Formats: sequence, C-alpha cells, structure tokens
Amino acid sequence: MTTAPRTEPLYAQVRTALIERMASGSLRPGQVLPSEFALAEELNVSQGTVRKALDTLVADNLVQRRQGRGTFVAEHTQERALFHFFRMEGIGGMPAIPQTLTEEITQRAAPARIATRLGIDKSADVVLIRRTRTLLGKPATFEDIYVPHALLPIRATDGPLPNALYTHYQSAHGLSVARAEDRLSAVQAPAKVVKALPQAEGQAMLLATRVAFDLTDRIIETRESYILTTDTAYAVTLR
Amino acid sequence: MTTAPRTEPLYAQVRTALIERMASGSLRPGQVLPSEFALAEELNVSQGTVRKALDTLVADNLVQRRQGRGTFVAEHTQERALFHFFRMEGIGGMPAIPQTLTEEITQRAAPARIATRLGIDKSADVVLIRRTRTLLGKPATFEDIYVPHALLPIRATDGPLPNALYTHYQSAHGLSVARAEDRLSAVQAPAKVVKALPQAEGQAMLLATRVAFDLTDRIIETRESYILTTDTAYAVTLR
DNA sequence: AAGTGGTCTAGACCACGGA
DNA sequence: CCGTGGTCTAGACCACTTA
Repeated sequence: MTTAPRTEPLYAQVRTALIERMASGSLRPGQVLPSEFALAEELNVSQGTVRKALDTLVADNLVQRRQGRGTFVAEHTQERALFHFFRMEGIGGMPAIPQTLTEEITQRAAPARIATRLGIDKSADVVLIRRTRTLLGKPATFEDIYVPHALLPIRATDGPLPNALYTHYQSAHGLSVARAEDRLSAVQAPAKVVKALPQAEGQAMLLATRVAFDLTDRIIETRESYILTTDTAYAVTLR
Repeated sequence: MTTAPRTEPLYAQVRTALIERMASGSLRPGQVLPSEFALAEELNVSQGTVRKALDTLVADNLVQRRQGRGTFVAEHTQERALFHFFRMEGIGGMPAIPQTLTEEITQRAAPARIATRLGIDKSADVVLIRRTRTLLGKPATFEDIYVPHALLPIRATDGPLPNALYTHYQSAHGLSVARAEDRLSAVQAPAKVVKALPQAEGQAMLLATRVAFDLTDRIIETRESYILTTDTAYAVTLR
C-alpha cells in the first residue's frame, strides 16, 4: 500500500557518502575535501550535482567552503563551540564567554531518566561531568553533563577539560556534535546547585536540558545546565 | 580604502526584486508566483538563476514550493504562527497550543525601554496588547506585546484578536513577520503577572523578550512573555 | 495533455588564494 | 600562473498536479 521507496536523488547519495566518510574518520575535521571536479569524477556525477550536495552540507554546518582554497570538514573551533552551541549573550547582545570554575568527573551507572534520554541501557555506565562556570566574570552556571561511557570514555584524570567541551569530544574521541536540541524552562535554584553556586540561593534559574547528536544522529551527550540570568540571556533567532 | 562595492550576483538581485514585491503587496501571502520560466524571461536571467534565488527564499521561509502547482508566498497560517514562532512543547515533545484567556488592548506613549527596542521616538504611540493564555489547558503565560501605532494601528474594538497574532498583522495590516529574535531568561513572577495569573505567585518564570522583524527588516513588534514552565518547555534546535 | 517544480548535465567565465 | 570555489547559462528529462 505504501508508495514504493523512490530512489534517492543523486545529490542526496553524494551527501550521504560524504557524511559516511566524515563519520568513519576517513575525512577528519579541518581536512580539505577533494575538489568538486575530483568528487564528480570519482562518484560519476556532474560537478553541479556535487555542488548541490555540498550546498546541503554547508547549510547544516558540516563543511565550510573557502573560495580559492577548497572545501573543509567543519571543525569545532573554540569560536564555534562557544558561540554557536552556547548562546548566552550579555545585555547589549555581545556573546558571554564562560570560564570554568570547578569541574568534577565521575563514572557511574546511568540514572533512569538519563538512560532514557541517552537511549542506552539503564545499567550502562555514563561519565558525569559536573562543573560551575562564570559568565561575564561572575559565577553563573551549574552543569551536569552526561555522556555514555561506551562512546566517550572520559576519565577523571583527563581533566581539566577545555573550555569548549565539544572540541574535546572531537579531538580526543573523534565524535563531532552535529546538532543539539535544547528545552528551556525556569526553576527555583535547587539545593544541589546552591551548594556549588551559593549566589543562586533563592534565585530563579534558566534550566537548559540538552540532547546532542553526532553526524550519524547518535545521541552522544545530555546535559542539564542551570543558568543565572541576571546579566545574560539565552539568544535565539526564529525565521 | 574599502574594497569597491561588488555588483551583487544576479540571483541576489532576483531575490531582492521578489522581496520588494512581497513587501509592497504586489505579491500577497498565499498568492502564487509566476513560474520559474516566466520570471526568468521577465527578469532577463536564466531559469537556473531564478531557481537559485527561490532556493534562498525557501530557506528563509518566505516562499513555499509545491511540485506540480507552483511557488507560493508564505502565509502565516495558524500552524506556522503557532508552532514555528511559538515553540512551547509538552513533556513528550508535542507542541502546546495556547488558548487566550484575557486580552486588553490599549494605546499609549511608548515607555522608554520599549521605544528603544522598537527603534521609534520616545513620544511615539504604541499599542499594548496584554493577554494571558493557557498551555495544555492550564493558565500559563502573561504577555505584554507592543507594536508601533504608526505601523499597526490596532484598536481596542478590533478584539478579540485571533489566537495567532501574526496572522492578524498579515491579513489586517499587510505586515509579515519574517524573523524574530528571542532572549530568554528566568525571573521570579513579578507582581503585575501575579495579579493576572495568580497561580504564578512565588514561581520561577521563563521570560522571553522578543523583537520581531518584517520582510524589509523593520521592527514591527516587541513582546515580553512570562511563561510558567511546569508542564512545558521552550524548544530550540541548534545546528 | 499541459504546466509546474525537481533533478541532472555540460560547459562557460569570474574571483580568490597560494605557489 | 594554476586550481579552487562562485556565478550563470541552456537544455534535457522526471515527477507531480490539475484539468
């Protein structure tokens, strides 16, 4: 009854082929792709078709083009990880760069709600990164970051982790965050947060619950970020 | 010293020409555009160039293509206004449809911070729409929506306004919201909110401060939405 | 059957970056 | 200078909608 599965357009096949190379590590972040003509010849399609495939990858922030130089696999540079995936802005709209204050790395069985959110077995191990950070110089965030130990076997001795965690996932474990889904709500600062961040006592906090996906749509992280928004705000543009 | 202003690519000129037609009202929401070939002939470019221009308009949600039928100026359908520009989701991720409880329309001189945000003169008149709404059946939001009276001369007798305000701007005043910028923070429910929404007393609330732009990047609205996020959350996807 | 957008090709020329 | 991506064209054929 369902319509027969149409053959995918060529440009979509080219896109998939390139994503597979990135996911498998044969094309690494920062590396230059073969030229459009080279890819076209190799994959037996026209240059225009390769171009269209690359257009979709550019739109998804998976590759970057540089005229005269080539097309490069997107890197989680400090800049991108901090401003693209962490959208806190000061009053004037200028980006607020976070600075880590405390960091604690532990390994444990996944709590039920975390296992569900990560889509892993309840008894599976996760690494918990608990940290506090400043925004605009003031202590302002408390984060519980959970990653499946099977995918990202981070150890306590790996710390201190870099300011932009996603660059670490990529450089140390070959996993790129391609997409993240945030759910934002407001809560009263809970006790565990106040313990680490005394200035949050009695304050309303922004709670950002995130699930992050890699190139192949595997869930590689979930985090619960509690943010004091006295001087900053989470910025979003809708089109 | 600055580099000479390059001539804009043809497809960008086509894009601009089409946006102008939409902004001037010669192409109205829901209306079908001339076919790609017709536009190509009319504007003296190739069909491929028109196509590229349309691609950018599709990417910005300004037009929609329907294979076999044509390309249409995007409408603020109920669906789009409610789910695209209002991203509250229930626990399971299902969209939460708001229902208006109370609505009050007044006209006044713009408060200083509102005038600044709207980019209008301090003595200029604004229309204030103050309303409370439910989410998932429970009273949950309080909004102060300010629009410049010069652009959107809404009167108290125009009420009750439709559930999706942006459809009203479009159908009654010919203004389309093309883009909105939200800044999210957490606050304790202020007195003015509690007065209208007693269940917010003592609660942390999500405050969404929005500035909305039309096709020509004019600011046509700013709003301050206070949202109780006990059952819902503001959802965002980052790429 | 006619008309629309969707895909794909082949080839031209331009603009930029690096050797 | 050469190779890269960026723009633009002309034309073919496919897929979908409507009449």
